[in-house]
Amino acid sequence: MTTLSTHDAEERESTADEETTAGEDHVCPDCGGHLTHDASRGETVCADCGLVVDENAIDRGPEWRAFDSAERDEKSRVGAPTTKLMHDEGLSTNIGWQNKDANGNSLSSSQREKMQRLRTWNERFRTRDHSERNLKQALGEIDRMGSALGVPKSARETAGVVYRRALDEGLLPGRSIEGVATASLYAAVRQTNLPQTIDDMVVVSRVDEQEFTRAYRYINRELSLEIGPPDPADYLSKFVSELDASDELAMRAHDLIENGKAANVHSGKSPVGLAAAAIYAAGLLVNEELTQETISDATDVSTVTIRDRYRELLEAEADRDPVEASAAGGSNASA
DNA sequence: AATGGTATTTTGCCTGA
DNA sequence: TCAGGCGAAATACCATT
Repeated sequence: MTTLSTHDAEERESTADEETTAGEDHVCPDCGGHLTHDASRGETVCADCGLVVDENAIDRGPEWRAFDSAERDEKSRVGAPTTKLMHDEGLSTNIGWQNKDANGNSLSSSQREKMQRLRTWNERFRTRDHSERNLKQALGEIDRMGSALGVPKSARETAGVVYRRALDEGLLPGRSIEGVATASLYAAVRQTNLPQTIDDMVVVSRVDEQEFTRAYRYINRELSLEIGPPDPADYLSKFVSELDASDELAMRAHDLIENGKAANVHSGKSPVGLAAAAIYAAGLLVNEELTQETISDATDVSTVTIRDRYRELLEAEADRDPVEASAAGGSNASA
């Protein structure tokens, strides 16, 4: 056990070293370019494409202490953001309690012995409360992903609450911890109207989009979170800053979206696409030359979709508000 | 060079066996 | 749980300004 603790110390040192030199194997998730760390701004940005990967680099620490009280568990360093130690899915593995293999056949005596040893360890984990460990790993993941995406701490805590509810309601069995953790974070992001998209989540999550969206829909329904589809306006500020557009354009785009929503042009359509189209349309209105392709690159929406949506937006605008006033009073008679 | 339009393929969601 | 229908979006390609 002494060897273990020295190992621990070494790990700690190397981790601290990496933090000061800003970066392990960091590669830009967008373009694959090299990442540089700006300590004064606390940002990790891609030198090639300018993508901000991590805006608050200092808060790599575990946040899950707010959720459980067992101090001894802190020493176990479970769920800490030093994720390379946990890249295997070992922690989500469970040992069955029957002496059967996956096909239901009985095990040989030597295998039974092996399983007994494993159960001994499993028992130790269990006495430390299985679900606490589950929770801790999930919260560590939520925090890791959240900080990589620049999600504020308050929203990350909301995500933790969502996850804990899912755990309490027994929604976990049959689902991966990672998937539900990602789903919880996304639910919190949606609930607080933050601009992170599903695509953003997939970049930092270890589960694929299908698994995570499935888990998201499931917990959304089962927990009655009643989170509707994203509001296109949520994405505006993010895209506007990415495109270096003016505040005036942002306001026009917002107006267009509000008008569009009133005219119901957004039902069943991609909110991201609508936001992209609103920016393009607003660019025309305020004479800022933003090409469809530029916006397409920044928003991951095709130019075709931008065309279709912005046309609908302008039609709705013409129908409803022929006067070019930015009147907020949107009382209207539909059709 | 950018936009507008169209045909085709891909993709995800829903529904019904 | 799965296949298939369906609409939206992407992709490819061409026309227009």
